[in-house]
Amino acid sequence: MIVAMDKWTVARTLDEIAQYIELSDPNPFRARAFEKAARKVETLEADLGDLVKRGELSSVSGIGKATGAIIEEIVNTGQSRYLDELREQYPPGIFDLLRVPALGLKKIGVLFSELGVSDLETLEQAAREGRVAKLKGFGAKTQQKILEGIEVARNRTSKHLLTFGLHAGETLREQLASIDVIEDAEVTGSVRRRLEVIQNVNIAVAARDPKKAIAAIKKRKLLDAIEELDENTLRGTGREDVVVFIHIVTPENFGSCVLVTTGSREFVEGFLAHGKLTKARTEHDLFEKNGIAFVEPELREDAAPLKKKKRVTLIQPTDLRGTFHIHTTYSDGRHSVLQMLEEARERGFEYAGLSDHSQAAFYARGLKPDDLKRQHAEIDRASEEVAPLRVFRGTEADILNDGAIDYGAKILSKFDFVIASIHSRFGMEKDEMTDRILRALDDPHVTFLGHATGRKLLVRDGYTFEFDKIFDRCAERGVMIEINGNPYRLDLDWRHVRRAIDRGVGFSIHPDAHSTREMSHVISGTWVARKAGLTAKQIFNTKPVDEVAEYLAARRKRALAAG
DNA sequence: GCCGTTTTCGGCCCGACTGTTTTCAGTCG
Repeated sequence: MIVAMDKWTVARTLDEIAQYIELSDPNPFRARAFEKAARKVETLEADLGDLVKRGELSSVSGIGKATGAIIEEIVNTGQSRYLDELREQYPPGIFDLLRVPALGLKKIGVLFSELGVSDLETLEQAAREGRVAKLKGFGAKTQQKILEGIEVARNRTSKHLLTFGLHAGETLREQLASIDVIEDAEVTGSVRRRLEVIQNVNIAVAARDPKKAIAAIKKRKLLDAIEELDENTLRGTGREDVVVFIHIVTPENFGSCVLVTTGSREFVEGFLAHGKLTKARTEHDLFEKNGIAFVEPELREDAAPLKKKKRVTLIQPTDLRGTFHIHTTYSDGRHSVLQMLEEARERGFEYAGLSDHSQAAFYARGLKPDDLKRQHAEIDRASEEVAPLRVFRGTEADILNDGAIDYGAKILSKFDFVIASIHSRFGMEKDEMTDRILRALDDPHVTFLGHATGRKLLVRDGYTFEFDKIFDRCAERGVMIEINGNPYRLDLDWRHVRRAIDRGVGFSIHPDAHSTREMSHVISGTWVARKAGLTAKQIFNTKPVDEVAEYLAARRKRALAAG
């Protein structure tokens, strides 16, 4: 029987092979060839199974004899013997070492073959004994960096991205809710508060007989290493070793349980200063009985919101009428102009702004002026097909090292909007970086400041600059800051969004989508906006299409007049 | 490993930075 392997699985397999090759093969282009084939497979318009059946795989540019044979095998059998062989040659957790900053696949390959390093523990031992510094291409400084990096990696492995916690929590919640002795279940804790990085997952469960519920949960084996902490609490570990707490109470105590396990501690203490944990089936009932206006979970990092007399209506994903910052195959996106626009239309958007990388972003295949002409023609054609969706032509232009915007005024004036982003020289000194961004904000073509700090959660901190100076200049120049909804970025941080709003800065929620699937990052973007306490009115892309078009046109006119 | 042709080999998006080196390799974006 033919196993219908989807192209994503095939691409993942090719990527994994590429990683193994890079560990051992001195020729970097061999690994790259596999990566290239993976990207090709992903963006294939034709059905992969059909191509294999008709023997037309090798007609695809980038797929040759070797990669073609592997793809064919995966499509037909669901696996690759070549990958299996590679896996056998290395310890299973070898790629976990990539979490150590300064370690790439080349160094990991050497550490493994020369010292037998297979995980963080063996790496630490080798470094402490000074064996790493003696390796060719390594030295005392690298060894020290590795030791520091191990700590960073350890710290990161105990933490998880919110998107992971949310998915893990919701999956578990559904499984728990389907158990017959369980009446209700809700994900609480820092996941419910939508904190960007979480340490554990909490779930509140309501059951008439908690003892029976605990027995049923244990029997289902939904978690590993499950243990009873007390008569109401289970602890276990889920995927990727995430620690999960399940709190089981009777239905009349469910409201209190949800409130207390959602936290934060400061908020709960503040609540108890004003009210009591009376019997209540829902959290809303509990607030009502205490005469306290409901506080959205996202706002519960401290007790301050308890003082509000009325519940605040925060922005919701459905408030968004369109978005900007969408990449296509013209730069480093995986889907075509038309595919991305169709996705926007299917999401019910009234408008979508395309913005591929500018020429300075080599590594992301940034567009040269000639490519822009081709792309603009293609956008025009695609726009007709996706009507009534309104399409805006933009760019994600690099902020160059001196703060100038890539392309220059003549080309920038051709776009409906410009997202200015930093993609190079992250390590600049604070003052220099501040000046660099300030100068960028002075360019009248700039509409949005993209991923303002450049952070990648659990991977790297953002670059440093003087926030207030940047916020004030944004407000002064009318440059909006994007809330980048990529779950790895969530940049600008919600704490800073609050600060910037107070200084009069405008915000817009963008997916930074590199595929149709990533258009959903607008939803993670609303996590940040909600956590910052924003209402729909405070976000640019909740405005109707006419208003947005008018604003962009007026801004463009001003830029033209400015020169 | 793949491609293309000036067709069976040579090149394969680039640049800053760092640490290892004395001319370059690995990492990161």
